[in-house]
Amino acid sequence: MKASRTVPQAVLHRLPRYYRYLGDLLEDGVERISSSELGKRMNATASQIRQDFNYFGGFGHQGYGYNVAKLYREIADILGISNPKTAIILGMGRLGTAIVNRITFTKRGFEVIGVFDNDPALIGKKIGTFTVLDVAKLEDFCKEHKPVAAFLTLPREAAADTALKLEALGIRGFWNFSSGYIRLNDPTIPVENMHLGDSLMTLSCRMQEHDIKND
Amino acid sequence: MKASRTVPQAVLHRLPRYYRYLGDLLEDGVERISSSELGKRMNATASQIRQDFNYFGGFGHQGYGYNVAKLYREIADILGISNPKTAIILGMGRLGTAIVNRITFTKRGFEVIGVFDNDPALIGKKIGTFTVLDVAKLEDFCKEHKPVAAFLTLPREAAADTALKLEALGIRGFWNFSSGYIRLNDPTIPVENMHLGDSLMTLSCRMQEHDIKND
DNA sequence: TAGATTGTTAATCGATTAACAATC
DNA sequence: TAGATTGTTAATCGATTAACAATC
Repeated sequence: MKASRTVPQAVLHRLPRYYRYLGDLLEDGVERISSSELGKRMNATASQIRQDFNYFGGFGHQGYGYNVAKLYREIADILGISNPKTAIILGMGRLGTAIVNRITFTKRGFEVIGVFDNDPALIGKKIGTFTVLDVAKLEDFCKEHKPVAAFLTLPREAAADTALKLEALGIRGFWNFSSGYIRLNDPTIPVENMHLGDSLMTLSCRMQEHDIKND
Repeated sequence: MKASRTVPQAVLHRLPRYYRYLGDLLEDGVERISSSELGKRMNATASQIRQDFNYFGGFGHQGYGYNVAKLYREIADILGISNPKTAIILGMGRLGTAIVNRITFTKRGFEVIGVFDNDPALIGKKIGTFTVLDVAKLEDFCKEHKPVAAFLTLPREAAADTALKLEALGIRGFWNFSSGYIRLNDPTIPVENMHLGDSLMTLSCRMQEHDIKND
């Protein structure tokens, strides 16, 4: 199925969630599921689920529902899980380390092939299965191994410059944890932001709306 | 201004970003800014910015623009920055530690008053300015100090149960880093999710749409 | 005053939900 | 076949953009 190109933003952001739920169902040995049943579990309307699943080519059967395994594979394909993209991590401080220890990259569509830092205390250190490389060797590394994605777990000041440098070195996708916004020369290059501070402020705002106060 | 109640979802999620940009302008000594100028910098339409700023009560002046300092304070109020909410952190592994070291909670509307873990190797350890407490003491702690928010940096399995327990103990806002989705008894309690895995899959999908492949 | 820029209404666009005929 | 459930079209809802009169 090549319909992925037409998947609208709103649907795209629901895909990982569908993927997770279907994975759970699969583990539980569920073979088929209807849009209404899945909707109940996921807190969504059956209509939306059918609409969404149709953007990538109607895999249901009338009177039956959806085959969980088939749908799961289908979404995995659209997400690009089985097509791992080479990635490097910039910044192996506590956050970079936490991420390496927490996430199975291959289950999310990536293969990490190098991790970098500029801190002499970290360079050469073993973190998980990776040895921290000197950021001075970044250029040579990129020329040799041609990674396509970069995960930025560095401080705000460093992130913007590093991103531009990486763009020049051929990086075509960014996962950004720094609080700054990244502006590249090519605005079509995808940048996924994990803005911790923004998320926390959103929570603060929502709690305030609910008139939640300390005693 | 009490208009915050009417701010729609879409606007709410843009507020932290406005806040950051205005903070930068303030630091640069910019006194006033027009919606078109801000739009140019933030990659948004002037129309949207005016529309957004109006949801919380029109602070601009015709022919002049917006006073940066005034607007900044206004947004801070809506976000609840100056009204710190007491919070506890559950899970002081690498991720919890990274967050404590990275985020200035008071600048984001929270005051962390306790951090917990169940790992004997961590309990009693000093992390930043906090001493890790035994999760066995959670109940007593909550009864005594009545925190209103909880940050969940624990593994998936533990998160759902812990959240329910915390809801019963009076927690009224969750910042969730675990990959699972949290279902509370009261569905109006705000839960802000930081789903690292989902974000990474979204990046994978977007890169795939751009036909980005490894060489 | 004239120019600039807001506040606000109307038009457009996109996303969600409802409805129901098609069909397994 | 009858019942269930999809695929798909139409209706609704919300969010974005355009336009322009109000006014500093």
